[in-house]
This record gives sequence, C-alpha cells and structure tokens, in this order.
Amino acid sequence: MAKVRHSRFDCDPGCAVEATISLIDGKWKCVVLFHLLTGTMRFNEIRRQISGVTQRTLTNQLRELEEDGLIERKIYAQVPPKVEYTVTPLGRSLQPILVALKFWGDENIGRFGKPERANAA
Amino acid sequence: MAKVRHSRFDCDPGCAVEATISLIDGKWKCVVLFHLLTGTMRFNEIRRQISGVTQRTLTNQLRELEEDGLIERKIYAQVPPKVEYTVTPLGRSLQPILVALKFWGDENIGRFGKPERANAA
DNA sequence: CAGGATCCAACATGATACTG
DNA sequence: CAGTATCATGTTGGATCCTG
Repeated sequence: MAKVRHSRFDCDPGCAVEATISLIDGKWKCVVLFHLLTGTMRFNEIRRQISGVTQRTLTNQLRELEEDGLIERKIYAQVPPKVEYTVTPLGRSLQPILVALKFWGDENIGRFGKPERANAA
Repeated sequence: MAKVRHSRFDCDPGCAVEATISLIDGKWKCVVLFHLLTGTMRFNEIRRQISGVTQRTLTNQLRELEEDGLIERKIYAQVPPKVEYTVTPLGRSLQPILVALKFWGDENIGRFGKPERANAA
C-alpha cells in the first residue's frame, strides 16, 4: 500500500506500523535493501542481482528509498556515469526488522502455512 | 504492494520479507490487528474503532486476514447477524513484529526523521 | 552506464446504494 | 448487523524507446 506513505500515524496504534511498512513496501525494496546491506553497489550491479526488475521500476524504488533516507545515492561525475548506492545508518537500523520479517515468513509461510491464496501468483 | 501476496519467496532473500509484509499490508490491516490483539470484536465494533474505513474495504481487509490465517471469523446463526473476529495463534505470533515496526516508526519517523515525502498525506 | 519519458494494465481503496 | 454489488479513482509497476 505504498500509496499512503508516511501517514499521520497519530491516529490508531497501527498507523506507525503502516508508516514504517510503507518505507519498505514496494515490490523490490526489501530485496534491494537486503542486497545493499551487504555493501555498496552500483545501479546495474543491483539490477543484475535482482532479475525481473525493469530499469524504471528499480529507479523508482531506489528513489523512494533515498527520499526516505534509507539509502544514499552517490553520483560520480564521469563520462560513463557511475552511481553508487549505500544503506544509511537509518536504513541499517531496519536490518533486525527485515530479518525478523524474513524469519517469520520462512517459518510460517514456508513450513506449515503456505496460504497460497495467490491472486497474482 | 498487497497485490503480490505470497510471492514464491524462493528467489532473493527479500522475497520472504515481502511475503510477510504482504500479509499485514493493506491500508488497515495492521490497525485491525492491533485492535483485535486486545480481544475479540464484532464487525461494527471494529468499524467504530477505526474511523475512516468503509464497509467494503474493512470487509476486504478482514477477509484477507482470515484467508491468511491471521484472524478467525465466527458467524452466529442469528436473526440480527453476529460475526466475531479473533486473532489466531498465527496472527498473535506477529505481535512482536508489529510492535517492533510500530516502535521503529515512532522512533525514527516521529523523532528525527519525519520524511514527509507524503504524496498522499 | 544510469537513467528519463511515455503508455498501459492491474489492483487497492473509496463512495454509494441495496439486502437477508 | 454484516455484509454485497457496482462504479469511480489513484497508484503501482511493467514495457518500450530514447539520451547525456
């Protein structure tokens, strides 16, 4: 539901949750974050790691992550452009949560659940 | 990105994260979950707690939460319909993560960040 | 290399009205 | 009471082509 992005979260207790989720929501953001947590990467480097993303979408996701202060974008003024992406301390502070989310998913969806409602899958 | 729901998560490490997020993604799901974590509630009871939701949307969110096994829907065969919603053990197992997400949001967005990109807000 | 521009389909949510 | 049905809208993300 990335459309909400940074809701006021001063309403119900779930709003802050929603606000946080909106930061890592987006079809590829968590994947990107996971990769960047292992180190700085260039655009096409990220792109190669994640198969299935289009340039446009990856660019958008990176832009949003940047605007949200989770990653940093460093541009080198060179003839063949070079742009590096790095997680910021703020982004890194999400690591435990990301890991927890991944762990929960592996445990509950992979093992005994596997809901498989899958409207899109 | 609720449209992805239960992606294969057998690809990149972020996929399980995405799959988990998809369960609590949806403009009101976390709010609903937070409320239900405090106890069983009826439909309109939930609706009254959360101002701003339409019947249709709340119904949808509840259905998805139910299909994902996070909440249980108990229907009483009565003349004035009565339906109760309760979190399942699986849903309750998400509590720590929800709390962590809320905590992070309160800390980072509320305190020194408050990105405020806000395209919708 | 790292995008920007444009077009488009799918979906999520809202508004409103109706019902067993 | 707890929905369902229908309509309308905005956003996301994909496809494709172009560029400094």
